[in-house]
Amino acid sequence: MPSVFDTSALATFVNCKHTSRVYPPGSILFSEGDAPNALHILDSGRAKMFGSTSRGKTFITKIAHPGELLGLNAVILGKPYLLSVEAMEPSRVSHVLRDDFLTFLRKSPEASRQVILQLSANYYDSQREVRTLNLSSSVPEKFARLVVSWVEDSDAGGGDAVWINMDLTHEQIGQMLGASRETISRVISTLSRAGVLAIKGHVLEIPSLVRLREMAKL
Amino acid sequence: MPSVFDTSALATFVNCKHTSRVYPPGSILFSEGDAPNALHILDSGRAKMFGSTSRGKTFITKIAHPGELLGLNAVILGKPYLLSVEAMEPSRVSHVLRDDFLTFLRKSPEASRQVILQLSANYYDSQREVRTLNLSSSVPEKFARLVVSWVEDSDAGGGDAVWINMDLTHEQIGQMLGASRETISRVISTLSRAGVLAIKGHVLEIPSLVRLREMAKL
DNA sequence: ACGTCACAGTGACCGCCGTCACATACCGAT
DNA sequence: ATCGGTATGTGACGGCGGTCACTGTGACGT
Repeated sequence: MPSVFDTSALATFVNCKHTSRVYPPGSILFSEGDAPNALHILDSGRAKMFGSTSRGKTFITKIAHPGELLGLNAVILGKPYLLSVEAMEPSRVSHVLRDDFLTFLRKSPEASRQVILQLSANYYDSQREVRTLNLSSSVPEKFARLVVSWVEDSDAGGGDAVWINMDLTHEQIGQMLGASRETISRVISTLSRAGVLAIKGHVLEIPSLVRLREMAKL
Repeated sequence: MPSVFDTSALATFVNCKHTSRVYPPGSILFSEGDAPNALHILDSGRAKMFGSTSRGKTFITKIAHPGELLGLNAVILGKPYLLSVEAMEPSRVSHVLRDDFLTFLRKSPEASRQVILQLSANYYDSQREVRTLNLSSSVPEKFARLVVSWVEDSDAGGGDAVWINMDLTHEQIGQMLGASRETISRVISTLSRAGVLAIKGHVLEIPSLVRLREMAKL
């Protein structure tokens, strides 16, 4: 599971100062380049974190889950956000003004501890991602690694066969792996034919985790 | 410049508890997968931070400069290092045992503040790197971005023409960009011929930063 | 039932770049 | 000067995957 901020430490603070809002799917919480005026706390729903070029190409770095602090490091550093965040589902988001957050941080050692943990975890994940991106040349390999990470993040039973929910489009997967939509289609076809995968509606069946893992060369 | 930890906050602590050692070039400070028993502080020299596959392929994520805390997030989380670190020059490195560091952190709010800043900066850089890797398909583009980052990190005068020192081999550059040595060679040749670059010994001359930047599509 | 729209599968083509192979060039040690 | 090792330039070739173009399919509204 992606690290989730333990909100208990922030509770009193949040109760005093936060504003809160529900965003419909597809709406943008903030965009890359924006000044980090407030910390965003994702209370419910999932959100897509992505960057894009001037020429429309976009890449998704991660999917944020409830409890995450969005743009934490940008807020701390006072530098512009590097990513845009878009709600994928109706999402409740709390806001804490940057200055309020910083003074709170200074006062609460417990909050500092939590922030350190959250940042470390974020950085750790990010390093893993860089590693994955760099070391796997082929798209099938990257795809396999992505699926493995899904399995690890899910509460799948310990068996060798696993089912997980896949509600991302091929396009989105492509944007996560730096590959085109068509290539993802083909990769899935091939793996399907090879028996490593089976698609049933929105459910992805993996008959053998072992085989998947050896595809991922992990 | 890569963020440098302000060692003043740690000074008293370091003075009591640290051990210190000089590593010759090529020696390994720690390897990916190792348990994070101690925090490493790079006092002098530069170090290569890299990961590698079982099959010998390696990638360099960054070059550490004096003052940096190595493996900070792994130490905090207590998870294995994700990267190996190798001295590129004779390097003096201080060590602080994990437990000592953690208790110190708990006691000193100032140190917490510094660690938060360092982690944020690391994460910020890492995000930028992911962005760069993902958004640029072609190697020339990635290369241009790398050089731009070198220029920004250097103290180059504000002019449009710039000289910087390049003491990495093509092989190493390739490992930073996820490209082969030969490709780097060819890219440099091409850019040279196109007049975007000129190599004189170990000095890289960039006649026009503007042209370089537009190559990088930034 | 039908049109619309987003998503998905598949073929054709071709350019980038990894790989193999070999020719230099450089540099320090003897 | 000579030699060995490491770094670099360049050609040939082939494969992966991006792009274009089209078709198939399911969901949803009318």
